Amino acid sequence: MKKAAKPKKAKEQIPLKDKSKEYSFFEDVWSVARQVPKGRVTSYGAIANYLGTKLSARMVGWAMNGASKAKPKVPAQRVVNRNGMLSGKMHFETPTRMQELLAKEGVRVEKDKVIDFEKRFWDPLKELGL
DNA sequence: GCATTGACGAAGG
DNA sequence: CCCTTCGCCAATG
Repeated sequence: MKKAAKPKKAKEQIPLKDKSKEYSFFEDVWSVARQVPKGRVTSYGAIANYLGTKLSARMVGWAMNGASKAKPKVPAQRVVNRNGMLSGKMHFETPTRMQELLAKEGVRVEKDKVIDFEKRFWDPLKELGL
């Protein structure tokens, strides 16, 4: 959309050549995502908040984009937006893959939205507590 | 090197 | 309740 000029400032330049060494931020996101209990879901903002970058929930989503190439599989299907909508389903192998995986774990999904999202919600900050 | 986009979120109308 | 705008940071063109 619009947005004015945005000077780029990379705080951490990491060579993407070696896939063995992924971005630490990515690893953190994946790590948290993998800790999400089966049958539960969390949000990008929750993970971002846990990592201390709650204002950058988008970066979490970006990190998930790299989850596809993560070695240990990342249950990205358990990560949805704050509305409980499967916004990232289109990034899976198939648009229906995400919902299928969730349904398989006992998470009811209807119209790309998680039913009883608040109940299914799993906050790393609260659960992992720190 | 600037402009645009994005698997988001909160606030405002 | 729905839609628009702004903010944030990184990646891509």
